Amino acid sequence: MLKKERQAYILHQVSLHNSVLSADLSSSINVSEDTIRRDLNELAESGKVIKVHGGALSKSFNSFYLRSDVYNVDSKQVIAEKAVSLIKDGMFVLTGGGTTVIEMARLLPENLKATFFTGSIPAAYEYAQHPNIEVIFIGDKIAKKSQIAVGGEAISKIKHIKADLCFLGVNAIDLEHGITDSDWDVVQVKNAMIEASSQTVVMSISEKMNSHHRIRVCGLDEIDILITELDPADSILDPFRLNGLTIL
Amino acid sequence: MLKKERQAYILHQVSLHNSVLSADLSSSINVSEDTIRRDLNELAESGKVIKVHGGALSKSFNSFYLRSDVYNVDSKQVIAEKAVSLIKDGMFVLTGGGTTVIEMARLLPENLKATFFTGSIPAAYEYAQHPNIEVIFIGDKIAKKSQIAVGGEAISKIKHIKADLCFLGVNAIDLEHGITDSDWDVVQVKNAMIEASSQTVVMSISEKMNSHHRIRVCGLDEIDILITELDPADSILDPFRLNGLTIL
DNA sequence: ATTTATTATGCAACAATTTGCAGCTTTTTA
DNA sequence: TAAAAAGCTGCAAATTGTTGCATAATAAAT
Repeated sequence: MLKKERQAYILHQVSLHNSVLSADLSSSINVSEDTIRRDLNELAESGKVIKVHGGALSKSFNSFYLRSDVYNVDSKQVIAEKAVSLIKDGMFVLTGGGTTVIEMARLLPENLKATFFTGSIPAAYEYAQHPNIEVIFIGDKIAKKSQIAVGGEAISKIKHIKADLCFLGVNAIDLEHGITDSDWDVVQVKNAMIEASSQTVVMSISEKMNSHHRIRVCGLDEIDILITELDPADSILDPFRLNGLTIL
Repeated sequence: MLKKERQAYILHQVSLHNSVLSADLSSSINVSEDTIRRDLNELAESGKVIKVHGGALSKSFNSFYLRSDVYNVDSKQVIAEKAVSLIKDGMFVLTGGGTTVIEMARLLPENLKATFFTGSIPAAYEYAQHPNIEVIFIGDKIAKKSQIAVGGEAISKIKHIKADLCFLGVNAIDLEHGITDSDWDVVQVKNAMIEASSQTVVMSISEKMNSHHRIRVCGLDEIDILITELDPADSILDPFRLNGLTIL
């Protein structure tokens, strides 16, 4: 294998996974780690990757959501981990596009083989980095604020899907109003997604619980699973449990 | 074996395998490595292959993996500036998803009001940042390598559009083969885009001119405008001008 | 057809690049 | 703070490239 080929392979891996480990590269193409390090140094010098201890990171990317800017990342990662455990090989999964969903996308295990439908640009981008996940984008007009496709076209596409799971990050959830949101178009899409899935999983940081917005997405009865960063046994969650929701 | 034959054989091997080792060639046609090296030097000088330590690479090899050639950002910005000048208020614009298109997206003037259709995730993201541009995403299965939607669904959606302009970044263009690419699905989409637009604009850094890939997108006769980073009067562009293309 | 000029090829000596290894330093992690 | 992992440096071996030159092949001219 020529040096250039090797470096091209490395770049490809970086762009695919957003990051690489020297050790992995070394074993997957059978050259010493020294060589990999030297390659990474060259690629870093010419500005194609960012070198870090143990490997390298993709440069161009992460422009969508800089992780550090995301509000409450830690909580969202806890939620994302719980969410990921629900996804099994071969499933059809429908997801919205909040930051919690993005965190989930990043935590999907490498070997998971599943099909993801989404109308969210950042979510689709994350899914597309994954080696074994098939991504179907539900197109339509892009709502700027939320970066997701909204409109009749998207909704009618969603209605033709029959998914196993639907993951929604929500902005407000309480006992009285159920799930509520503030953007009419987005609500229509979320609604269609819930209807198109056998099971609906709602992800919310506890801060957003027991608050409500103006437009109703659905009642609690249409939700199957609620994920928060809290311990499932936390007493704040009791009322939801009593309403028949599974708490993770 | 004549020199010309030998070089033709080398070119064939390169286009077949994307790369060759001097040592392999030397043993398979029984000439000294010196001769092979001299041949490779000539082929490299005339721009037919890229010579590297130990052998040579196909020109198309580059665009295969090295998606983020930071080297050419300058060229691409020159191209993007020229491209932007073609877009007027109220237009319907259809675009692909190469890095040149992304550069163009970033250079769109703030006050431009237009509607952009695309199947490319990064391009859609850039358009969505713009205050006055309406973005319609053409959804379907996302091809991982190129991050664009491909498939029958996307193509049939494109066929329902009647756009004023279509911008395509291309990986290879030459007089003999027209525009060529290496991914079947992507070619289908590009094809549909060309048909759906009144005018087609092709953007290519000069490096990619006079090289070709395996699959044909369209002939030069289906293109209206060619944009490169070169001066429009550059003699390299003469043959294209003679084929009826407008050069910017 | 023979000579001459030009080009192509192979060889050998030397230069440069690439790569893996060993020893040591730095960074990370528990 | 100590062990483990990763990085750096210098070095040696192997591979690849370069250059000058002799020889062979080809084309051109007489």
